[in-house]
Amino acid sequence: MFTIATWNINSVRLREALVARLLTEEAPDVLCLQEIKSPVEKIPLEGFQALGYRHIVARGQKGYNGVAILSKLPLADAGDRDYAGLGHARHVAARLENGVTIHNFYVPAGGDIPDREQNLKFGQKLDFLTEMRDAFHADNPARSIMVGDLNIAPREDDVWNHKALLKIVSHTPLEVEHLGAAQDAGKWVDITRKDIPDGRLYSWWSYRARDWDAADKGRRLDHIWATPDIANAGHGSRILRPVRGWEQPSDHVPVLARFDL
DNA sequence: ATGGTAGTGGGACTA
Repeated sequence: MFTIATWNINSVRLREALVARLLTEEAPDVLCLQEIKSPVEKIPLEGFQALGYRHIVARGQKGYNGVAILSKLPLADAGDRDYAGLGHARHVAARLENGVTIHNFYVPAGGDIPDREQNLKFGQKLDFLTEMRDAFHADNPARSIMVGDLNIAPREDDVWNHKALLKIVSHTPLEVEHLGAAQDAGKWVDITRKDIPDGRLYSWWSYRARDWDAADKGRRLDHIWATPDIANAGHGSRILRPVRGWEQPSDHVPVLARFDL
């Protein structure tokens, strides 16, 4: 049995103490971080190692993006891909000793205008998702878990107001369709929704809201998927809403699952 | 319809 968490940390150096608090309070075996905004050599590893997280596989860059997998269990680096040729650190994979492969993704946010003719970033987001689809189709993943900030809330109950967000990047039908194609290509099962099928679920609340908790205008942008051969081992999914209320928080909160393997 | 906040790095860009 092992537990896995995913969290867009929005600067791992600024929020080193928050990461340490999560590792102390929840002690997931594996923590996948996105938006570390740091080169690999500047990730503050010493404190994490002192808490038992001695294994790391990461890809970083200065100032933007960046993904890291911290683990109490031994990890082998399983490579990365430059989806859509952006040259960004948005994907890394690692393998556990039990043969489970973990993919950690940070899908581009896609800018504000949901039209690739008017907004280059939106086109890049769609291209990134299309290349994810093609890679999953070619690789036919098995015994795999994929987590990350996918920057799309696919279901009506993954957003605070479905109708109001249909033209808002992160919930447009075109993005949902692209994400669904990537999910289908790898036969991925949404573990969070397998465990918690009903009701609204959010993992992100904008910094721009005056009172995020009272307004509760959230979206479920952070996901944990697994291939069908191990999906029924996934249990106990949680989204740690209170973390959004920690001091100087990320705008995302951790999403967790347990795998009885 | 608009603008609201946050991080990096000390601009303007990204989210």
